[in-house]
Amino acid sequence: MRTHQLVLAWIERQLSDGALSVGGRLPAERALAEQLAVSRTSVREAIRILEAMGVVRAGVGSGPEAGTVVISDPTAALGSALRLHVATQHLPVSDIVETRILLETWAAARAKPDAPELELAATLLGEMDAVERVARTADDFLALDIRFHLALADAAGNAVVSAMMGSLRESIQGYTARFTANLPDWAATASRLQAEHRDILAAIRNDDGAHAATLVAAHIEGYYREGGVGPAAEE
Amino acid sequence: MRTHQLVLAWIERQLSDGALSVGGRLPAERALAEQLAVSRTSVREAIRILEAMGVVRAGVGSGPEAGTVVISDPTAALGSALRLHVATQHLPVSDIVETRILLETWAAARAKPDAPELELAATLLGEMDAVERVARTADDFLALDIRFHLALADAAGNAVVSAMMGSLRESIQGYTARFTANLPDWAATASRLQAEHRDILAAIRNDDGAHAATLVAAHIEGYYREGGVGPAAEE
DNA sequence: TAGTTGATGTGGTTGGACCACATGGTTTAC
DNA sequence: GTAAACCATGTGGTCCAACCACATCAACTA
Repeated sequence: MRTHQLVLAWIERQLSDGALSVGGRLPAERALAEQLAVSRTSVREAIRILEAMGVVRAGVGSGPEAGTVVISDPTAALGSALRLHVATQHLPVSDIVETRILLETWAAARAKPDAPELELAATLLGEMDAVERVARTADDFLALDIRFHLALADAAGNAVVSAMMGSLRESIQGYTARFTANLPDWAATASRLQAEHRDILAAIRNDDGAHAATLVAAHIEGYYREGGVGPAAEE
Repeated sequence: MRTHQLVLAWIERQLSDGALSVGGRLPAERALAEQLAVSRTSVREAIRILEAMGVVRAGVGSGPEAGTVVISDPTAALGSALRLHVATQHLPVSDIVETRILLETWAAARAKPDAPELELAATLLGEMDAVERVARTADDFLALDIRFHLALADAAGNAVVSAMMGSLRESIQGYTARFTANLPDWAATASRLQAEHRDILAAIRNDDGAHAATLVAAHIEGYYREGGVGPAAEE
């Protein structure tokens, strides 16, 4: 077994045992290296991997922001992994869109009408209206749009689905932004999207999960079809 | 931006541009370091991350197995990421099981009756029977069981769903094996599972996706409930 | 008292050295 | 001539020692 994997195993063990939990700090790199009788290089390689996995955050200097602390950001790991594999052309964008529809449809059907995340979703709806009125820039709108959809996914109360939703969205964000910039009439598209958003949120609040799911599927499919991407497109 | 991220960006760019694709080789670490005007350490940190993401494989020595070559194993990345986050206690096992049911149900409903992956699934069924007759060891059976379910997922023809299925299964494999070992009557459980497997495969081959989906959901839920884990359990 | 300064400890980066390993060409023994 | 032994080469794997940038906090100074 390679040395950095030994370090990884040690840290994972600490996490499983509860000796290390979210918010906790790893020993300093030099100290950990000495403790495990390995070089600092190997410790750093392990930490690099954990950082890429969204398990720790490393900060220089002193104080609360410094040191290597345990966090939990599964979305980061899944997102960059998916993005890289999309880059290798081995994960078709159409499959990602299809999966997104699957997960988000399920989330919409499952979300409870009184889920607190729906408040955030409603707020984001209002902000998107404001952005539309004032600036009419697609970028700002899309940033809010992403958060809206993530809020809906969160409302289903499944951390794995939430993380996957976020990562799917992140992995094709560049793709989405590119074709959005080329839409002929962004203002019209935006107002249509907003109307659909409102309908989805209303359906969930009416406890009509089946209807909400249908609306979500149509919403996402329609958007990507407009941009020429989708389950039907051949990448 | 940290140095290793620069290297990561360069490699990702090469992948996106097609200058590097699956099966291709990265320049040697020392050469790449010189080319990008960074230290070999930074190059290695980047490669470590890519390796953890299932994007490259590093091998020592000379010949075909040596050097750093581009592969594509999304399951590896998602799997270890999920496993680590389960270790941090921030991803409940019940959420993973629930997500697995969601994905596998969808795959069963979508799989085409003539999908080639179903042949593999049928073969695995036979092997599980053989294992049951001869050895009656749960470990061997479970290994085949995993491959059977993955084959079903692959039959749906969505690479993202396949990768996620594999990673979900991998991330809780330890969990599953642990409670399986404690089942009171493994032989009875195994033969029940086999009967259910057969029904699922038959439903798919009859093009009855809806029925197949129902059977899959019951199959998975039943198994984990027997072990005390599931969407209903509080972890 | 208020401001400056320096000591301390953190991760970030570098260059160099050596190891284990696998291949392939060269030399040697028969 | 053939087969075995050998060594040169190039790969990733590991370690070490040093230095940097940064953030904090205590000590010192005006």
